[in-house]
Amino acid sequence: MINITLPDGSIRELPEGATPMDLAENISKSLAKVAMIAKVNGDDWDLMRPLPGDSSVALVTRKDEEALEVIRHDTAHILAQAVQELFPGTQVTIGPSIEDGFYYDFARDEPFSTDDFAAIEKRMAEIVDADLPFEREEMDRDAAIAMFEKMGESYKAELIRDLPEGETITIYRQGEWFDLCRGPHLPSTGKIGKAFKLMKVAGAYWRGDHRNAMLQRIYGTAWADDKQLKAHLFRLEEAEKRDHRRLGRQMELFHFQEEAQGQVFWHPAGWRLYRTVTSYMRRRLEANGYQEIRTPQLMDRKFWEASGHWDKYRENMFISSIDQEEKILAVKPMNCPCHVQVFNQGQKSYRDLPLRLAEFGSCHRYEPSGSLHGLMRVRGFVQDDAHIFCTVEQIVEEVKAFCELLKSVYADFGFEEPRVKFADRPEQRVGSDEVWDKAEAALRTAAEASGLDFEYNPGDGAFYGPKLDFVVKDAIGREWQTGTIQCDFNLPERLDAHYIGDDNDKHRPVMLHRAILGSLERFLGVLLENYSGKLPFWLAPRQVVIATITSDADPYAEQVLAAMKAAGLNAETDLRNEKINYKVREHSVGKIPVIAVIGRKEAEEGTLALRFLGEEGNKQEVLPLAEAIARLCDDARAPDLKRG
RNA sequence: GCCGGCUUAGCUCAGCUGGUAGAGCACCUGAUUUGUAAUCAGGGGGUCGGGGGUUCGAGUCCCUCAGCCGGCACCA
Repeated sequence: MINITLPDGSIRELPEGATPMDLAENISKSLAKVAMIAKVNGDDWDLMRPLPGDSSVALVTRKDEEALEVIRHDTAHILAQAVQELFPGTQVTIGPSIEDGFYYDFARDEPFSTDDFAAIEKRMAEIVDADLPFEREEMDRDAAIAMFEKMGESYKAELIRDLPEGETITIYRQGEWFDLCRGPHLPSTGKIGKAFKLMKVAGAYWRGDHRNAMLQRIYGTAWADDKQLKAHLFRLEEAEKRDHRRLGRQMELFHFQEEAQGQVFWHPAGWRLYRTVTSYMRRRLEANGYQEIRTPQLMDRKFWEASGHWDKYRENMFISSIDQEEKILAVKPMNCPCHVQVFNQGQKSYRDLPLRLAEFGSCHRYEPSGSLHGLMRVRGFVQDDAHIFCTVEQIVEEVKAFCELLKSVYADFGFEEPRVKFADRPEQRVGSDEVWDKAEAALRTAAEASGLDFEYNPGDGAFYGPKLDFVVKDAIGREWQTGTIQCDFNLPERLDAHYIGDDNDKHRPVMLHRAILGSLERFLGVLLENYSGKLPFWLAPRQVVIATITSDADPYAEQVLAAMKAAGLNAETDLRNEKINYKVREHSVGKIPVIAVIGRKEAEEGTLALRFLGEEGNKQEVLPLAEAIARLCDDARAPDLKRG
């Protein structure tokens, strides 16, 4: 007999060779029905796999979050089986579970098409109906390699070869079909259920390396039940509606065209939003000891050679030449080297440090065509960039002040806390280990002191120093880096920046590269998606539409417009010969935060009926004109100004 | 950059196996003067992404280029 300890501490006795399934049945029939896998001494364990002896066992049921991973992984397996049955000659590679679903990468000459999905899904459903047991089998390494080679599954053979010696090789059988797999799996395919759906096909490099062959990846989503699946599909639809590219068109904010790939044409409303954001940032920076500068767009190639960019970043740089001159100029991809030039003018004393130079720096980078994405990844953009020149001793204080400023700015824009990643020294780096020790410690101390909840991103630092990256998610769950702060000991050296210390000697300053919003373009994209286009009043580029009910009210509407404009509000009139229902709908759809309705009554009484976006039904406030404008002006003040 | 898909009116999209283009919304005109999410009627508008080819005939088939979309890779 073996003793099994349950999560509640109780102990059950089971015969030798008993499985977690036996345990579940021993506890209750209903538990046996919903059990998916087990955790044995903390390890994943198939329900039908004999227990190793005395152990502590927890059963994972269909309701548990962890069950989803197993369902998704199993669904990937039946996808692979279905595909191999329907498309003979297709090689299988890997197929893990991922967020919301799974994928499987196949090697096949003919591309898969979404038109194939119906047939594949049908076959998958048949495999579920067949309720094939998943059977675990351990194999000898060489035998496994030989077997997969013989089957023509060279990718699988390669996978086994690369497994560490001594690792147990297991395969899982489901009927005739089997796959190399670590497990765990459900007892049988019937347990998977049918709450899955194939979503898309995509290319993906074998082992994520662009030098390798391109495989065909089929993505799918899978859930515990139909209700969850439907909810997920609904979420996707909703997410699509808040895509900033769609909102940009609907709200007439910006457009792109192929003659200026990756560069934005900002329309009046969009540019007003842009300016609201930059004005806000300017105030915040000035209040926090930054000085704004402006540096050139084009600099001589020699300059970029000195900075190291020509060597390290050349393929991302736009260059320019002119007929009459030999010189080659490069459009700046970053502002940092230019900022060093400003620092280098005249002599700097330790008393000048920290020196914080800020620029709304226009940069251009030749990004790979496949990576361009609306406002999120562009070739021409503006950074809210700044470089802090300071001493090593000042790093902690400066980073801390930066993190606090960043948090406050994000809060003003209504963001949830961004994900923060702390990236330390990469393989390829410059500078001594002592300096790295110091820089990393300083950055970490400062991040902790600022109360940031960050995760480690080992080895992903810049070649010149460690960094903190701030990452937000877009409507479809893709993550984008916005803010960053990076310690740099390298560029000051290369471009010979120095200051005179209190010892009357020359010293190298440290440079902190930092941005809060990152790329203005990207930030605005994220902002739009975050609010589904329903921007808070202070940011809204179109704040008020004055909508008349009858043309008798037109003169009063003009008067209201003039008063609002004089008060600095972004207001416009809608005097069209349309019903008020029509106007309200159109401007609500257009995400105008406030509709000021004017009928005969308001015109006579000198009032305004204010209707606020998002508030259902007849909820409105009727206020005397002056009061209404005062109220709106109060709402229109940026958060930093409200704080006074 | 790589793989796949897509590109038809200002926008969203129809157009079966080839027979010289349609809808809704928007726009314009007229009627309606209207009280909180679409008033009615009429009208104009398209080199079907560019180029090449097959064919008696191409929006539809083939080639090619570009852009966009989805992934992958990239993001110093």
